[in-house]
Amino acid sequence: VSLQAFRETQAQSKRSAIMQAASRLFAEHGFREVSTAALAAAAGVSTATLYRYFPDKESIFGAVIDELVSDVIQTRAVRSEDSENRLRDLALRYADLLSDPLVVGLIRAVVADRGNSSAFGERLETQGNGIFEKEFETEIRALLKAHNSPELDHVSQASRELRGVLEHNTLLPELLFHVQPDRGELPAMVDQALDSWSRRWIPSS
Amino acid sequence: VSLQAFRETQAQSKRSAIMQAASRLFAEHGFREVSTAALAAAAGVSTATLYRYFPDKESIFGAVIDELVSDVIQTRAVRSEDSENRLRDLALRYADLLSDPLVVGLIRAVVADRGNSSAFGERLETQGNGIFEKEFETEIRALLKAHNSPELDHVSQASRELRGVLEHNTLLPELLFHVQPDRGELPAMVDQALDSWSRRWIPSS
DNA sequence: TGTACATCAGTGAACGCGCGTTCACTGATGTAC
DNA sequence: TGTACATCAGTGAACGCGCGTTCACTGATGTAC
Repeated sequence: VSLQAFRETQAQSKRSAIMQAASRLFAEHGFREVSTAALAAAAGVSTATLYRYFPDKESIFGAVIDELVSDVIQTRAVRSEDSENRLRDLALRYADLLSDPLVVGLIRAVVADRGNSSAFGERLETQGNGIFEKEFETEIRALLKAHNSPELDHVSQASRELRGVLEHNTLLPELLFHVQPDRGELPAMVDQALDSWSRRWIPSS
Repeated sequence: VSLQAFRETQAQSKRSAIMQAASRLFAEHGFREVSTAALAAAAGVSTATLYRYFPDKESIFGAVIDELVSDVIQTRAVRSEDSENRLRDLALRYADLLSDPLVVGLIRAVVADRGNSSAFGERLETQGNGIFEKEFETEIRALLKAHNSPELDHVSQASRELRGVLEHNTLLPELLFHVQPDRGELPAMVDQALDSWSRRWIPSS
C-alpha cells in the first residue's frame, strides 16, 4: 500500500507540475502557440510523459480551465457585516480577478480558440460569469431594500451598470490592448465607481 | 495605357476578392485556423496567387484589419441637431458596431494572436477605441454644459460608465460566450442605458 | 495581314518545417521464494 | 540473504500530417515589324 501511495503522490506532483507550467504558458502565449515540447520542458518532463497523465494536449488546457474556475468559485470571499461593504468587497474581488494577468491570459486563450474551446467557454459562462451575476444581483437587491429604494425592479440594470464600468476599466483594456492596470489603484477605482453608482441607485436621504 | 488600366482593374478585383474572403473567414474561424488553401479556395484563386498580391499570410490579415478600421473611422455617422440625440446616435452606433458578428470576429482574431498581432492591437486601440473615447467625451461634455451640470469635472467617469454598460451588453457576451445579441433590440437597450445614465448625470430640473 | 516575341496574371505540384502523438525501450523499485 | 522476475514512471527518437511558401511552368493578351 505504501508503494502505491508513494507512486500516487509522485504522480500527483508530476501532474500538478504539468498543470502549473501549462497554466502559465497558455496564459502567456495562448493554446496553439505553446508546443508540447515547450510545455514538457517547462514542466521538467518529456513530451511522452505528458501523455501518461493526459490523453491529449487539449485535455491539459481543459484541466487548467477547470482548476481556474473551481478556484474562483471557492474564493467566495470573506464578507463584511453591513451590506454596503459586502457590495464593495464583491466589486473589488471582481475587479481584482479581471486584472489578474493569469486569469486574463487564460480568458484570452479560451476566447482565441473557437471550435474546441466552446466547451470551455460554456464553463466560463455558467460558472464564472453566471455566479458573479447572481452574487451582484443578490447584494444589490439587499442594499436597495435596506435603503427603501423605489428601484427594486431594476436590480439587473443596476448590476449591469456596475459590472460594466468595472469591466471597462480592467478586463477590456487588458484583453484587447494588453494594457495592464496598476493593481494598487484598484481600490480607488472601485470606490470611485461605487460612489458614482450609488448616486444613481441609493436614495440620498 | 488601356492594357495597363485593364490589368490594374483585374488585379484590384482579385485583391479585393481575396480580402473579402479573408475578412469573412478570419472573422468566423480566426487567423490560425484558416489555411491558405481554404482562403484561396474561398477567394477563387490558387494559393500561389495569394502571394502575388500579399507578401505573406499575415499581411492579408493586416490589410483586413486596416480596412475595417478605416471603414469605422469613415462612418462618423449622421448627426442630429440637438445634443441629446447626438449622444444617443453615438451610443447606438457604438452598440451596433460591437454587435456586428464580422467586427467582433475580427476583434477576437486580433485578441487571439499575441506576438504578431500586437501591431494590429495598437491600431485597434488608437484608431478604434481612441476615437470613440474622444467622441463620447466630446458629446457628453456638450450635453453636461447644456444642462449646467455641476459634474463637468467628471466627464471621463461619465463616459466610462456609459460605454461600460454598452460593452457589457454587446461585445463582452459575444466575445467571451458567443452569445449573439438580437440587434433589433439594440435601440431599446441603448435607450434604457441612456435613460438610467441620464438620471445620474443630467440635472432633473 | 502574319509571325515572332514580350509581358504577366495565374497555377499545380513540390518543398521544408514544426508539431502532436506514439513506440520501443530503460531503469529504478518492488516481490516471490 | 540472494536471485530471478514483475511493475511501472519516464523517455529519446521517430512517425505522419498539415501548413505556409516557392518554383517552374502555362496561356492569354498584347507589340514590333
